[in-house]
Amino acid sequence: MQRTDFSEMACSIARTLDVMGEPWSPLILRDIFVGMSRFEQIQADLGISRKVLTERLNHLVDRGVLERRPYDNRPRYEYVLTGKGLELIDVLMVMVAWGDKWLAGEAGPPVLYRHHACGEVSHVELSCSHCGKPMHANDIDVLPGPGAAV
Amino acid sequence: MQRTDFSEMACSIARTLDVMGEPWSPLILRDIFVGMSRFEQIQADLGISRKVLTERLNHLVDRGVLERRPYDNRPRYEYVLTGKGLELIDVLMVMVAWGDKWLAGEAGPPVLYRHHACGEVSHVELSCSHCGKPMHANDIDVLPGPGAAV
DNA sequence: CGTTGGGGTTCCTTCAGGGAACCCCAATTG
DNA sequence: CAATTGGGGTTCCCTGAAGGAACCCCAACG
Repeated sequence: MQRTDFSEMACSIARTLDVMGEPWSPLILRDIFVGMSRFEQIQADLGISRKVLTERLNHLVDRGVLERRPYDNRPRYEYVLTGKGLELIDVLMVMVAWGDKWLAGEAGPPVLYRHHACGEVSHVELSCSHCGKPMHANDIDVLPGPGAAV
Repeated sequence: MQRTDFSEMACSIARTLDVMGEPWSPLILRDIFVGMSRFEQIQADLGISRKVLTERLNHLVDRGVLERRPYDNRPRYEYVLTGKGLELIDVLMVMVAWGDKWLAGEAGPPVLYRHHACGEVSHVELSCSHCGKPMHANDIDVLPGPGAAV
């Protein structure tokens, strides 16, 4: 957790960071998304400290993006994305698109996405939920909303 | 900076986190995007420690997402987004969409986006760069890419 | 020529991350 | 039926990053 609490800020970026902005959290979500749902798997894959992994998983469960679910008669658990958590993967997909473009270098992107709808390997693009046209930073005006701070 | 270095991982999420994953960095980028380009402004707006703000700004400049530019004959500087940095705002826009949906509560979203192309207040949606149809976590297969680790 | 204001730097304290060791419990093994 | 194994943590210590306040430099300005 950041030392400063972002959750009370009147900003959806800050609030989202409160959920998944701590170090490792996005990578934990990535691992779970690609099917590594168990503590030992994630710990081994990331090389994260067990202590921190425990904290992050609990935090993500608390925030409702993961569900802790027993998978055996023995006390064994796996972590699965909730609906809320699955939608959070959108953020990771955009990070992948940016990282692929700007940081992958000669070797090319480490992973590719194949889109079920068209069968092609492609990447994610931002569009307007209203008109469907591209929608990036320079295509918008930012206005105060109903939940703006006084 | 996270204690563990993410920049060498064969993962575009980890690499992107190396650029903007430290605490405060996304909020600094947000402030600069909405026009608060000077040290004192950002520091006052966020309530961030001056030391940390200095570190973050230098890091973002080093990574090529910000440019430090004099704006006066006096030694005064402002920070502006590069092209690379503007594209990184995509990540924030998706975080806003998620935070607005899942965390805004009764009060509603703190800010609204008006899309220039259609003039409507809306939010960002993920689509496939190839076919244009929606593209979310469940709509893709993840495949190893050319830059995958051995 | 003292003050102000932007843009930092220094210093100290506290707390989070890294890493290793340890623990509990259910099932399997000899 | 004791001993072992393995999943899923918890505890401990050490280091380093975040918070916060004080300080600094320099160019105008009054």
